[in-house]
Amino acid sequence: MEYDFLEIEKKWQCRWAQQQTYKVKEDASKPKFYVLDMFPYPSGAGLHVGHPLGYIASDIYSRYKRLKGFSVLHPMGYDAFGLPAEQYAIQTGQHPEVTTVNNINRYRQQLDRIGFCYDWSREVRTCDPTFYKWTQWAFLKMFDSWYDPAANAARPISELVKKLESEGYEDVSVQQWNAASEKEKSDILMRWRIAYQGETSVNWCEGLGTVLANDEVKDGLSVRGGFPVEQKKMKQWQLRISAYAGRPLDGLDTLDWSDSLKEMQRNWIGRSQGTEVEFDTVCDGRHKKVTIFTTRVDTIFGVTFMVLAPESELVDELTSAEQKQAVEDYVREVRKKTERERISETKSVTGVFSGAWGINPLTGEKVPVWISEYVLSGYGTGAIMAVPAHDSRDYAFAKKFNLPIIPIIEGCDVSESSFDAKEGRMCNSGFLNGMDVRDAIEAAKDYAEEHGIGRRKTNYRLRDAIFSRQRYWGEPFPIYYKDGIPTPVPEEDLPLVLPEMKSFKSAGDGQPPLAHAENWTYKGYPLETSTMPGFAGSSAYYLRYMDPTDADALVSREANEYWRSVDLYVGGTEHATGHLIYSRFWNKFLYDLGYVCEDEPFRKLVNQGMIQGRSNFVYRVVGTNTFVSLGLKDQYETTEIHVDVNIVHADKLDLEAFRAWRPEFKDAEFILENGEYICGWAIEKMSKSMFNVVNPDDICETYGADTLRLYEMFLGPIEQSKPWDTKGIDGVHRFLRKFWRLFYERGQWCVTDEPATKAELKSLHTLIRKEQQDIECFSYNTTISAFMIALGELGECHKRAILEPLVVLLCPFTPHICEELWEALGHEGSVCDAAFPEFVEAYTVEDNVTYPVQFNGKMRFTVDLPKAASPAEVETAVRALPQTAKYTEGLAIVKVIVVPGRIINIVVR
RNA sequence: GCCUUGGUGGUGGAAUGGUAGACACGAGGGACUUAAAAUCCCUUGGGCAGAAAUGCCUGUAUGGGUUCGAGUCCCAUCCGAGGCACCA
Repeated sequence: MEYDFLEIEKKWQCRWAQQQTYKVKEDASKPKFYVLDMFPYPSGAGLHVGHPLGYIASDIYSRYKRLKGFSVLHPMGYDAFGLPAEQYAIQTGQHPEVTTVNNINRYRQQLDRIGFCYDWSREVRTCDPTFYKWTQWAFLKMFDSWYDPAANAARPISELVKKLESEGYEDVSVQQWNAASEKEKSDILMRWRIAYQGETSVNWCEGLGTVLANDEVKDGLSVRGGFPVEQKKMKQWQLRISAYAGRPLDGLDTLDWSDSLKEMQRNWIGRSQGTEVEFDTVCDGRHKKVTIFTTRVDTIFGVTFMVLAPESELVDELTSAEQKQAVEDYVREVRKKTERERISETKSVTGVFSGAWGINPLTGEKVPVWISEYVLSGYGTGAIMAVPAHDSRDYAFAKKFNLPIIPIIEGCDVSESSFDAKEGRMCNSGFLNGMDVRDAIEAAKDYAEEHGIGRRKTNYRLRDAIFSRQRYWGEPFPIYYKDGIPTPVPEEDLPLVLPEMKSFKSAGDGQPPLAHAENWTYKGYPLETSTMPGFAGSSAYYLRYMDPTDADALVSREANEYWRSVDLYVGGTEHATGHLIYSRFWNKFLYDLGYVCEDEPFRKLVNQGMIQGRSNFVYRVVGTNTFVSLGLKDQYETTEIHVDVNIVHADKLDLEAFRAWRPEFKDAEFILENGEYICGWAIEKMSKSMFNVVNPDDICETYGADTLRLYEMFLGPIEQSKPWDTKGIDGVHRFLRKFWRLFYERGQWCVTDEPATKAELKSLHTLIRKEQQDIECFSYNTTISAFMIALGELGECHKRAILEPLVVLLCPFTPHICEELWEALGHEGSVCDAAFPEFVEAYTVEDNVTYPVQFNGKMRFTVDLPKAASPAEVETAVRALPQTAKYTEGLAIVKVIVVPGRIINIVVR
């Protein structure tokens, strides 16, 4: 039999599906392991070879864990709500559901062809009502909860109501509460609900006709579509994730994630511990207390002015009659600017004097109050004290408007720039004089608190997540408006199914498509017309896989207590500040209310790198239809043209295929070098427009899925981004053929029952150890190298005793060929159910051994000699050393490394 | 500007502080073939010496340092990638 990968792969993929080889159940007799891929958004373009990289890695890990005796949950599904399907629907009139289902089917075909061990009986789709029922359910729970800072956890809103009725809460007294109307009570509770509706400054994207979350905007443009985004005040549904900021931040320490990813989340959450300080202000004779936030109270003696955000409510009160006109003009100008314009003008400094004066609570000095867009209304209190000597932004402002700059650290030079470092000795600072800056920071905080000037305060950069989208293709909110009061649709009436519609366009009036749906009402009351954002459906999908068909709960207690949380999550870094934050928040919320048993959803996270494309170029001589090979192109004036990488092999152009590629190249002429046309190349993003997209289906067709899997892993470390280059694939393909030939010599079965030699066992067990170590740290490329080395060492070994374990070792990587050989070896079941071969150290002991010889604590020499060497020979060797080494004095520990016959190194410690 | 990474042959990449370049691709040479494919063998960082076996020098972005010994650890510089960017 020859290695007919097409036949073999088809056969086993069918058999796996028939026999449900990868179906998994909660099995109390086995330890569990949950391996998860970030589920894909099924786009119309299908998969290219870059997409499955992470899936292959997790598949190998899942299969490995299964061999190791774990019950492995490894599911897959689709993140199916989203903008592209809807945009496409607007253009073509096709219902997004139709295109989504088509795309999903295409994805499924492509995935199946690669031979993944997903338990497809657990598939989820976020756009399926049986799934989004639970997204809506979670929203209702959030609507019905508040964040209790005393418990540092979410609690049912009924507890807050009780508090309000009996003792009041914060600025709401019992009397106020009891006197409030239904509508007023609803408004009061909105201030604390986890899912709440509130007026806020949002990222409005006119091009998409919807608002966007912060992570959906980059450089002032929408991530999807690249339309400009501006700031707008709007009433929107939001999730109070800012209430949780501290917990996800502290929780990071317990997670096995990469440092860079944790750092990204830390920056995104952005904790800063500082002080709120009250400044008295005077404006046209009126006094007003203004609270500012600073992390550097120690610099308070250097305050020379104050700044308010233009959007701050204080602006009106602190504007003098004289400055009124100037201030109004300025605020109007700022408001007109889009986010993008603000960013592009980072270097320009703008502002206006308000006419008010602040009084430094420590010095009693009067400082002017300014208004500038460099202070943000959404952070801190929207007001700051400015210390130009020690803050670069204040410095730029002071220079521009000629405000005084007072240094308060000895010897620092502020003639060119501010001195932001937290080092040096304080001066010009009253009681702080002479202190080290680091000590002064704490001392100043204590002083402010003791003297009632201010209090310690922790602020977070993290904002609440805007949760409504003015779109059609998303989860409807289970909320209706009863006399204008947002009211939840009862749980038993979920799911609230998206209504059928003919047009998905937003009418342009800021009204979402659902506003134009017929009968979009509940019990005669109007329903909420916006829908939930993309991250809603992806925030808890990993929980649903545990128990995907449960009609009574998102996940049953039993299933949740067995699978608990994701042990290994594989996906791209692009979700660092979106999905991975929302999911952690969502999970913590469900944890607080006792619906799940783990506080963190993803224990270990591996970020796979991007697979870049490798583009090829041909060089057309200007004004002709003649193409010149790379090596000769400098002799002509040429234009570089992208050429389809699929008609280029090892950078050599297939001339006939090129002529057939496009009509305009039908009569192309070539100037060759050594009879060949060599193409140029570059590493670029894999995309259709660069003609560098490689389809996994094509690779499976020519080389087989096993080769594809092996090659993707052989390219390099998972975490690294690397270019795809098909030309290297022959190496791993050859390896598989060679492996096959150990079983079938010239097509004849040739496995024997001879006992293995010592050398063969050594090769095998070295490989077992290597694979165990490497898979645990995702170093698959080195494991594959180890396989190649082992095969080289084994030579023409046809012994069952060696080959059988080899099949098991290799099967996580290349399951099809291994199943086939496993069956040929006479086994009934799937190789997936084999046991991972036991590693026996005794087989691998080196012939050379290291003898540490300690003379006396000071220096150590180790002698590495043939294992056969007698103690006397070792001693002779060591005794010979101190005379030759530099360190002959005193007593020593010596390490000598001897490669058979030759001393190569002496170590003295 | 800040944070996080990384810089090793023609290419992808290996190296618990201990023979740098494993493994693979590509390239060159050879064997088997009428021929091709397939397969197998040899060479392959650079330089020098030698008829040859082989030997020597040099080499991991740059410059310093620690160490008997540095691709690996420390300091500075340069370059690339990713993230954040008026967050007080």
